[in-house]
Amino acid sequence: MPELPEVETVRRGLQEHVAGRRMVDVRVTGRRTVRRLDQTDFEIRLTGRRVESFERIGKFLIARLDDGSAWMTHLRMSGQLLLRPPTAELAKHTHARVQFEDSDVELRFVDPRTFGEMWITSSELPELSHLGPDAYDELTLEELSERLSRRKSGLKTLLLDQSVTAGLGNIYTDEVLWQARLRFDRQPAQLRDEDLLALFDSIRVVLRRAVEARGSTLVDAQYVDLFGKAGEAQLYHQVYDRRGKPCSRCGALIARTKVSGRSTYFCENCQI
DNA sequence: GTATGTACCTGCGGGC
DNA sequence: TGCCCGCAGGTACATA
Repeated sequence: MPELPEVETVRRGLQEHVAGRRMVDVRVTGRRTVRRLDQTDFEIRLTGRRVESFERIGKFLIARLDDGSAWMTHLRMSGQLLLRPPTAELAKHTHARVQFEDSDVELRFVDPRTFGEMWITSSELPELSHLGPDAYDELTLEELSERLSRRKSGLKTLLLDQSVTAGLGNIYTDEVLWQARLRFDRQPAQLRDEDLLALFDSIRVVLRRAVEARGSTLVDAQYVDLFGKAGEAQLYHQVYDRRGKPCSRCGALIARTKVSGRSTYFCENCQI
């Protein structure tokens, strides 16, 4: 599932291979891919525009265009962005194609579960105003402390809340909490200063390692990079999808439960 | 303001 | 072998 490290990997690839180019043909075929505005309007507004840069806030991918607008993409559960030669066979569930000037590859949006979406918005990105600081490059210890204070939910629920910090999803939340030795149901009011510092440090460590490893590709292989290559961050996973396997830190077996409807993996012994 | 539950959707795996 | 059902999960929205 694309979370911050996966989206950042895609962003870096787009910035390297596509930024600076003009879009000469935009075609959307997915019924649900563009749902915040008219599909034809979306195609017309993108065609002829030059992408100045690719940015990312949380799990949102932002293409800054030369007319001041922004082309937004969220991959949600199963969305993929792929660069392929225009003549290459279309993968099943290909919902959009974008051809660029002077490029031998086109960008394709593939999304089996169709939760992913694209839209166009103003440069101020009003749809993202509710997001907390980006977990990779904006979050500070003071801001994390402030945004957790007065909240009474468990840490997992709060870390999944994009208004606390943007970018963490189900996989990396579990990994962060394991790294910090904190249980999913600990409440902010119970945290000592050193616990909060451990949590903050763990967010940085886990996300940086995952970005360096170019994201996580799990068994279902929902995520691959722009050229279809798998990431390697799953090699560093300590708890996610490891139910019944020994904790690498203490040897106890990794347990699984449900939190906010999400599968949650943790060590019952060394996460307190 | 905060917390919780649900809908959206398709592919896959387990059970029969 | 084939069918059916439940599960997986990010976000927006409704409800408490």
